[in-house]
Amino acid sequence: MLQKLDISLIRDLPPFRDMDESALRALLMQARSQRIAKGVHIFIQGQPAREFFLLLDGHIRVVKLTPQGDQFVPRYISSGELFGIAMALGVDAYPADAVAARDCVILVWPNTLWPDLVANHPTFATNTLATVGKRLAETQLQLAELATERVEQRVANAVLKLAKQTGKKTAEGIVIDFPVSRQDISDMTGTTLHTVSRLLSAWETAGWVKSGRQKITLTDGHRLVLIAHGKERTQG
Amino acid sequence: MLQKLDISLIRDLPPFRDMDESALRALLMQARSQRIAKGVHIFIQGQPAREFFLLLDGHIRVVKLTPQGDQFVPRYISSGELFGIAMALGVDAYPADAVAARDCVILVWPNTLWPDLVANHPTFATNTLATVGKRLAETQLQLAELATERVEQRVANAVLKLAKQTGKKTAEGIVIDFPVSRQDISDMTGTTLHTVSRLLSAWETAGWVKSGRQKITLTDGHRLVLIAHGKERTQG
DNA sequence: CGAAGCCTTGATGCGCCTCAACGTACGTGG
DNA sequence: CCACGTACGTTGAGGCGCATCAAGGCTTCG
Repeated sequence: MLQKLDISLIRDLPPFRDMDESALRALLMQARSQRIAKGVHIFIQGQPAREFFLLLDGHIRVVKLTPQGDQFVPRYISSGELFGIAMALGVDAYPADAVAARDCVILVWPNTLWPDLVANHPTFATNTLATVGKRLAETQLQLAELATERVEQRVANAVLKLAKQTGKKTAEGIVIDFPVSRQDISDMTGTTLHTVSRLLSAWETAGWVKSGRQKITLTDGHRLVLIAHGKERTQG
Repeated sequence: MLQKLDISLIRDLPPFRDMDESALRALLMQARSQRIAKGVHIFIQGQPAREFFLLLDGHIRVVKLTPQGDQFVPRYISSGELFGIAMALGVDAYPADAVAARDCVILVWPNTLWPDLVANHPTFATNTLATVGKRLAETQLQLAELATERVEQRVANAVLKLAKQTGKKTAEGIVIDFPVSRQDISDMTGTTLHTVSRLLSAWETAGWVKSGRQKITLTDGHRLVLIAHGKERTQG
């Protein structure tokens, strides 16, 4: 079992900003902390939502399955974010799968706490609203991109987004901090792994990126930005 | 100028559910009601957000402009919905244009009221969160559709959505209640007006719809659902 | 009555999916 | 530790869906 949870874990995270210490302590008392191994599903689309979560460490892939059986990845969750807050959104089932992109640590609360939380802590409600609002804005931006841009731009955007969100500086450039396959990228951009593979190969020979098995390193991010903006095109 | 606003205008709308009458009255005192002619912009993308709005009557088109200059329509707003609540979402500029799809009546409040509103009326905060959450869910669904479905399915979906949202029963079938051009549909689905025109023509000769200038009538909605689900395909 | 906006329909081409085959790294168990 | 199976990646050939280009007809409104 785990040692006592300290409020330093969550005190400085956006969702809990401006909450007083006693409230935070009370909140942590009711939380369960849990380690999730890479590849494990935390919850599944359609499952009744009984708990909500906070990602303390790691990265989580959100996966939506369409009725036709295709899968799509609308976003990745980084540490410090709330997720699985179906209840807050007024639905009683999780709208997507949550899969650990690598080993993760999460906090888990029962949904029954939620009403109290928003009722007694207006700032928490406001913070959550802002979070959900940002996600909505992001999603709408993605929607517009998907509708108007060519595959090449969307893939460049996806890689850049991942690098911005999870990038680590190394000698060679910025490397994405968890395993990403060609398939993962294609699931984010509505294309196929083949097309992603071809693009990454082309960019590698051009010298903008280096990539290997489930690993992508940006060596010339600026160039990728140009491609993302449609101001430069990959040579066949 | 307008007569006094009565709380019956807003009492039964989702955002205000469970608010007490005195609060509603106070809220209305601070509202300005306004008529918007068809085609007029209520606000513009990027403009600083100083007010938020409630649509009392009509339909509003949300239009996003991409940096590259393409436009995209993520959704239509129906009467009874809040919109332009940028402040709630933690951003200080409107993220898209709002254009009256036909003559509309709206209520307008200054943004300065928002903090009080959520602080003093927890149910309002919860309701708003649920609204934004539903929009997020919708948007993500749309994203998945756009990523995985063929144009034909997306156009069918868009038409069905409009019909469900604004459809009026007539002798001929369900007619969409405001002027919709081919261009509008293509802006919702990330295609071109040409393709939409061809599809509607094909569906018309097949007998699923009737359509004319800025007017679409569903005569066999069930068939369209099949197309939307990819279980049936339009003949060339 | 003219102009502008909306719609239709054809011809053409290309971006990207699909299908196919093979190469390569990983990890697992004997 | 090696051998095998599995998952991931690459690259080619071919074709289709849909954008693009083009031209013309039909409303609606000033």
